[in-house]
Amino acid sequence: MKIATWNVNSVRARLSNITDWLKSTAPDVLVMQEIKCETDAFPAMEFQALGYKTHVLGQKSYNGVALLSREAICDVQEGLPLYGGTEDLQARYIEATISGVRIANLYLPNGNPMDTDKYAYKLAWMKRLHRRMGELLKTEMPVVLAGDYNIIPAATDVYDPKGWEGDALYHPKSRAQFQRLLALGYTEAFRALHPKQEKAYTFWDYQAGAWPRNNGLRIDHFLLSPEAADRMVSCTIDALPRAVDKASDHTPVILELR
DNA sequence: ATGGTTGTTCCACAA
Repeated sequence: MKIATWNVNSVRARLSNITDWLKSTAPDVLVMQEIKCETDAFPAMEFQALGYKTHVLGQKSYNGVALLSREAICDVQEGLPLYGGTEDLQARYIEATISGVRIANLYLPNGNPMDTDKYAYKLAWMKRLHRRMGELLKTEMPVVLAGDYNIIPAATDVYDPKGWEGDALYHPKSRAQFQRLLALGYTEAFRALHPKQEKAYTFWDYQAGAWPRNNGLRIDHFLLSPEAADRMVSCTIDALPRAVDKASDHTPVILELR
């Protein structure tokens, strides 16, 4: 089973990039973030024509997540549980069962600038995610949480660690929260399979020639429960879509399970 | 130190 995650930075602006990639790569599942449209405006028919079922949690202008799958998408849950908190209007999380695997598609808040309520929202969101991930461990299912975590896990995952210390993606507090997710018993697939690989990035800013200079970040991840980690075959970054005209600033990451 | 880019939208805002 081939599962891919891709922050597409607008599904409508990126439609031909995405359909071209689906044709050449043929994943069983694709989870997309930052679709930047309401559910009704999602181009579902174009994906159905390629053999994919869809489930979308959209939002006007910002955020939005979508699931594409060749097999049926079952038991969908839209949004992270609130756990008694106030309503969350941002479309950043969707969870469903596909071929017996519980798959979460998440777009974790960016959190910049750090001295604003945006960072508080990021930390609160990660707390809710932590709680949900604990619940998921108690199910009998293999669990795969895929998406744009907006977290640089370690110095090897950023082109200029010193320069990013004060950023919400790399601040020690952000990294500590990410480690807390792993400490529940989850495996970060790419690093587990490629412990020594350097300069392996999933995002390159549009500005300052970040792509041609390979000034990237590794912020798109797969977190696997023990049952899913047992089935892990490979986890690879496909950088080719970042090189094309009108590319998203993120590129897809692909996980294969046996 | 600054400016560099992209997408959505209505003019800045988010990234």
